[in-house]
Amino acid sequence: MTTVSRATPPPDQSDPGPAVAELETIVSLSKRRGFVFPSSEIYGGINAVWDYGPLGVELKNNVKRAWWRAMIQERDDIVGLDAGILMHPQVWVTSGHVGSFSDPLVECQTCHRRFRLDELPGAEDLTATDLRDPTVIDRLGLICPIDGGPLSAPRRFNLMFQTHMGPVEDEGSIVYLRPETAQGSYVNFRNVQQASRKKLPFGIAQIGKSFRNEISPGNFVFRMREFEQMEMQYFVHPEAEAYEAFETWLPARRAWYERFGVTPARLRLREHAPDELAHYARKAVDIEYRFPFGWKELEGVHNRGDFDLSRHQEASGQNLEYFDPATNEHVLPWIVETAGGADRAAFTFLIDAYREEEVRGETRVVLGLHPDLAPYKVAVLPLLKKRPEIVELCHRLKTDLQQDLMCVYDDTAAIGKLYRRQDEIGTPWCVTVDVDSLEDGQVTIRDRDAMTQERVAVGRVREVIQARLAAARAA
RNA sequence: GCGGAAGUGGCUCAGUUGGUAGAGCAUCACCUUGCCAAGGUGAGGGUCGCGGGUUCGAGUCCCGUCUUCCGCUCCA
Repeated sequence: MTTVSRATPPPDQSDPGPAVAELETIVSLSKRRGFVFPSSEIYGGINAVWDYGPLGVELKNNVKRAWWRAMIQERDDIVGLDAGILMHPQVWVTSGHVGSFSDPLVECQTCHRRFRLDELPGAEDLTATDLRDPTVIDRLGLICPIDGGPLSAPRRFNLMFQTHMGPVEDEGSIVYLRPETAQGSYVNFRNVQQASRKKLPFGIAQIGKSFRNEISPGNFVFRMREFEQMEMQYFVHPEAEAYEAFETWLPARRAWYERFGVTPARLRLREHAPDELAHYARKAVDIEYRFPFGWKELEGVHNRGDFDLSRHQEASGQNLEYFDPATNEHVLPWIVETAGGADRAAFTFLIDAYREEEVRGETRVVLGLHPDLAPYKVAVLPLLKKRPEIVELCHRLKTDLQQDLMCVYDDTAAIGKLYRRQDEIGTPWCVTVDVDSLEDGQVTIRDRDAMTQERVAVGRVREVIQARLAAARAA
């Protein structure tokens, strides 16, 4: 495989799609309310790394939990896995990540094409030292083979972060921080299949951190150097079953985003052109979201054929075939992959939920987050904090609710302002205790979206909230 | 990586020809009010991204650096 870059057509941006909140609005809200902070900010920040604050970590955990639930809990044919970030270095040689991304590359200054230095005419016999020598271009008088333009000094272009394992830092101790979780599922295919006794077709799902030295990170948490993936590898009989599975998974994944509130019109599919396909892919379709900076990939669904298992089988010398008891045949499964990002998903749910409304001439900021994703499910609020009995009842309520719901108590402002605060962070329900509550034992449950109020007996609040949560989940 | 722009309290910004920093919102306390961002009083919070230089004196000028944004480039 060559590293000379293909001209990957960017997503078609001619259709702007429905407007979405400005990026600055979301960045500002995230910082102010504690969803996302720039990493290491007191030292000036570090590029392309972001930290999740108190509300952000709740949101992201909820996103991951919702995905895990849909992928594993609600299905019989997919099991989970949590492979290590550090893997045997040979994994990345086999996968192609080392071979294609650690080459010395030179770039033509005029046409900007990139070439492997050791493939240029006149440079075939260079030593490893030469390949790192910044003066080698001038010394050998190398020029661009296409248009004869001047070439840049060779640069090592590797998207993988490296570190060393063991006490000695030499060439032999290099290990990589994984650039994707998928390889963990491939190299564990046999272990998982035997331990779980799953029959084809079945899937292995993983959520975990990956690391890429992106050339152009940016756009908030959209492209980070450290990020979290939610990937599922579906192993099927070759070959027809792979195409069938692809057609099932693609709409299923799109529907998942819609189920948790993403505006359908802000989602679309984009199939990769044949010359655009990654080396492993038979077919690839991106689920794109209409971000403030254009249509961008939210998740990819790929038919990887038997590329991964056959490569690992060859390189490891281990038999990775599956024995099908129905047909008494050994087959090398094909893989259909759904590859999404937890950060991108959380960001998408966050920005898509943002809306501003006019209420009595004032602007009301609302995060219309799906209740399953909202950081807090309930806020417990006193109408007056003067009366100690009211505050006491609030705390009793919260103690009851927090057994299985994230909730928060706030009494530092008038009730209208307390509601607005919760609106802005997406809390679906507020429970308000007033003077009457002390007499009739009832409290007010206020709904974020409908702004309706309902009186409920104190003892039934938890079950009512749970019922509403279940209803939202089922919708 | 290249070109352009910008970094001032938590957020959004002002800061005149260089003279040791302000506003609104937010936060906190108290008073008042009591079901959708009411009002009053007060308080905390900034070595103006970082480092160096010019100057009697730098948020203001110069250099470097980091970060962010926009456009290219790149993007398994």
